[in-house]
Amino acid sequence: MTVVKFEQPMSATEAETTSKSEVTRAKLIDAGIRLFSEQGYEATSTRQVQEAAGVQRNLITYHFGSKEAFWKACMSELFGHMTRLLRPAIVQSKDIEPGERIRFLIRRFIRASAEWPESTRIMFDEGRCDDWRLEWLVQHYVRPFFDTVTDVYEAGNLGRSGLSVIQFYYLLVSSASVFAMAPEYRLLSGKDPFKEDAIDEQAHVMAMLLTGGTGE
Amino acid sequence: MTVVKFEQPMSATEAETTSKSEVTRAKLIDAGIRLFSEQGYEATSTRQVQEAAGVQRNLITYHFGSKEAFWKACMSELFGHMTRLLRPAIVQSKDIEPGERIRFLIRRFIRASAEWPESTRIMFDEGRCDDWRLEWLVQHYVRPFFDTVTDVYEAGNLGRSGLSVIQFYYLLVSSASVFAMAPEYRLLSGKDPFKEDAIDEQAHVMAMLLTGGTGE
DNA sequence: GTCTATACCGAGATAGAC
DNA sequence: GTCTATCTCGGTATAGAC
Repeated sequence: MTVVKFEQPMSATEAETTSKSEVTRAKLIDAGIRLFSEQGYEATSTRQVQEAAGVQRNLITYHFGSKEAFWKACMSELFGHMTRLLRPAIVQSKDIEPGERIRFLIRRFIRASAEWPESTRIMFDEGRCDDWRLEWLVQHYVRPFFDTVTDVYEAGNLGRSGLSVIQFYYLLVSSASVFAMAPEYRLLSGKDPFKEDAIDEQAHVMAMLLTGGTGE
Repeated sequence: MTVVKFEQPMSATEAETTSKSEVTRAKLIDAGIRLFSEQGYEATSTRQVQEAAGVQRNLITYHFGSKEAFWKACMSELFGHMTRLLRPAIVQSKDIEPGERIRFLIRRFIRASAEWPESTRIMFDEGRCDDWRLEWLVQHYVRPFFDTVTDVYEAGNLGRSGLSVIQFYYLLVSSASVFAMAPEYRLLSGKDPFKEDAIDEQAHVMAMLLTGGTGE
């Protein structure tokens, strides 16, 4: 019965990959990333994810085995997006003058955090409680990222800025709170933190603040 | 049967108030503040709160009527603590030179956030999703606090710092992420963010950064 | 392979026993 | 007033129908 496959039109993004199963997995993961990051793990039910993804019930168990395994798949996908945005910037900027390079990378991180506010939401959510999810995130994503930040911090000779590396790291990450807490931000300011110029302003201000420089 | 009251020793803090009912309420609210802030609203069950408080089942319904009303009581208590720490500082510092006053108030806010990391955890948690809890928090606490920060920001003539008031506000609040995310912080750095000198360092660094000054 | 039915558990809230 | 039993609902996971 592989004939029905040709009867169902595919979007361009789905064309190359296997059709049926992977499309369902992708729909579930997209919905999972959004709901886990907005509501947290416990508050998000698998039924809710499946309804948001527009798929049948029990397909999470079917494709991923359990809610826990599904969450890990969502996190791998989410932080994979962040890594794909940031790793090339880190590698390709190695030749730039250290002070300017660190401002460049700060701006890149802010823009990546605006593109994936889910990553900051997850960290704000899971960083509070020492459980299996924090352990998993630290091992697979936070620790490697912190080590990278440490490398850049030391290469940029930022010790003289008055910020320790751990202070630098937490200020950088939590400066993305304007994106992570967008609903509150909109209520307070009446503005949209995801507008291009708001993102750019946040990126430049943080690059300036964290290096004691002038932004660009 | 008011005699039993005298057979049960009371702590100094309980002495003045009515004994039985108010003590139970206080125990429940203490546990509720901690669990709501660590796990979020949906992920925290009333049974869990009651067990953590060491009281009988169904006493939350009995004393507060519902989980929702109990949450609001917890939030009023939590942000009441913050207000009692900060309002006197704001009032009494009105005579200080504006630039120095704002650094003083930043340090006070950081120290208050270290004393009540639950407040930052709640904001990180509830700021992500536009529901009845965010609406309630903004109306009762966030909006008044943001207005106060705006007043201080304008009185201190901080517009020249390159930070808009909304950027200033979110950097200030989320600089308490080192306390809110203490479990992750400990895993990453091996240090305790609640040590007195760590709190002081964070307070001075933020006072310096947010005003472009030298910290003190 | 896909979908339905259901088991089993724990949630919040209520009613009734003492 | 205090505690227990229970109701109803919704959660994850499993087994079985097609």
